[in-house]
Amino acid sequence: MVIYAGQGDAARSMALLWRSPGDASVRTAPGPRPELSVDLVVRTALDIADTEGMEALSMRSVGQRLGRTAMSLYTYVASKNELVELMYDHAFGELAEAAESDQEPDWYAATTSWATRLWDFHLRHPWTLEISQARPVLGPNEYRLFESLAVVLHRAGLGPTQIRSTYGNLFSLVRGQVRTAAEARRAQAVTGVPEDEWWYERSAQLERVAPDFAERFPVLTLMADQGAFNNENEDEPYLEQEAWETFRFGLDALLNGVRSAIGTER
Amino acid sequence: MVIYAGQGDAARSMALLWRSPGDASVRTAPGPRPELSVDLVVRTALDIADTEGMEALSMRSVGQRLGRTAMSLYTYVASKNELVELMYDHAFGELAEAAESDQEPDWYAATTSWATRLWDFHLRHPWTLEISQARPVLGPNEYRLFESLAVVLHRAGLGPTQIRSTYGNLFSLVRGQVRTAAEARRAQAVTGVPEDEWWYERSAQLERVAPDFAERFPVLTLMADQGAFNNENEDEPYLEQEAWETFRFGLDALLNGVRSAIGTER
DNA sequence: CATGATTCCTTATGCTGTAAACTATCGGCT
DNA sequence: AGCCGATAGTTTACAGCATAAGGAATCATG
Repeated sequence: MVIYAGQGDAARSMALLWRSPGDASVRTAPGPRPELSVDLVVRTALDIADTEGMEALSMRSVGQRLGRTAMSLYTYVASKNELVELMYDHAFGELAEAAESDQEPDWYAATTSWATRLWDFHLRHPWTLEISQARPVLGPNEYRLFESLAVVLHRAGLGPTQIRSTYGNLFSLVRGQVRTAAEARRAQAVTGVPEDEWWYERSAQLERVAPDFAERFPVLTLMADQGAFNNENEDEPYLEQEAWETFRFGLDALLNGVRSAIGTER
Repeated sequence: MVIYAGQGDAARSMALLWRSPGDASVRTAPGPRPELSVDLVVRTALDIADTEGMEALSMRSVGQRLGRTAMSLYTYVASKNELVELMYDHAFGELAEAAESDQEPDWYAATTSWATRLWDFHLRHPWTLEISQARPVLGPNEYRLFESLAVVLHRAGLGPTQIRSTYGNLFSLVRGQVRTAAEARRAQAVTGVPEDEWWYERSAQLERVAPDFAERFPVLTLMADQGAFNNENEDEPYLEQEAWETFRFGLDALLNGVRSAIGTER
């Protein structure tokens, strides 16, 4: 299921996303009083997605954890889509909190740790990688996260469009590589086959099936001979380490480029 | 469904991926001769994914187009997963072709057009964005694409690890933003609501639900006032244009960073 | 000409989100 | 006090998914 924000009743889900914490305090409606709450449903769903993965998240599985049927959840949440939007914003809360309390004065260092927190966040909640960034979930916590970076970049002297672009590209760099890291981690957990074993088996098959590899791909072969695809730290899982290094390289390159763009807009 | 490459019989799918085009020419097996072929099944599936989207791709839908039942496809392909791997590599063929015939001498320009082709490719085949990069599909065409960039960056003087990292980050930048562009395009096609209308409605709702927005998010408000989120070219769909600009900004920043890293490895 | 491999079909299983109709509960009104 | 109607939660049902299992038709080879 691809999640587009706001497929259903937009006004309804926006109100839910932005509702103040003290809402639903006084209740004078007729009918049996609800035994669950939106928050409880969201937190339960979030826990399932975190621990068992997004494909284990179904209305039935959430209901089961709460001792309810799948259909009973629809009194709290209009659709699975809306539930996922609420989960997404809820999860972002912890990240926004941390970003706002960062006091690092240097913009480069501040941005680096901002991006690193985003990396860690996605490793903790890999299901967030499946949520579309087009027509995004317009919840308060992503705005808080955006604002916290915008403050830093604005002080550094970047123009509005540059801030927007930097934000977008930081998201791209993080999400692109962390997806590799997260899926590597998960694939290992699910299949039980460690990374290096998988790669070893694959390269053996590759040799068998493409004996002319070295002639067809001379530069890649050269790179391999020079150790570009070797695991230097034996203790860490290979792909995860490689993804992290790749990300760090890209982050530094991007931020250097951003530095030289300071003052060129407006 | 999340696609991990090589869940099934790895040897089998590798052989299928790397088979030479002239395979299956002579046939002397008993039993009714097959009326379809792996290639035909793959091309049909690819056409469905391109025109109707990945969620319209099912074994039933492919079978229907070919006048067969879903189950009959399993004589050509071991699983839906394997089918998708074959589709992915097949689609990459056109891209590898173009990349190999590019003669641009300047590495910066060559890399820019390499990345631009990757952008256009993903817009033409947005379903490729749903395929995991961890434990990747080890087909010949992605290697061709990698090699074509590696040749350029190797000549430019980058070290092996730098080449690998640059490749990975270019993929991140392209895939991150083009996903926004592709989903914006698709969401508009599916829902019929144009981008600007959607955003307009959303900001109205945002004002209603968060009247204190300007105080909570002063820098974002400032950016909006300075036109950071406005559509400058009225003819182009907004989000698509914004995604493209963001990508170009990130690409230039990254390549500038890469340039200054030349010669620092090995 | 029979054998056995191979293609393709039908049927069935266990998932998914959610529409529809129903029962049980309880606040506010007469 | 007692009823009305809104609300929470249930059961049942539907259309769709990948694919396991088993059977029928086809055809090169012994």
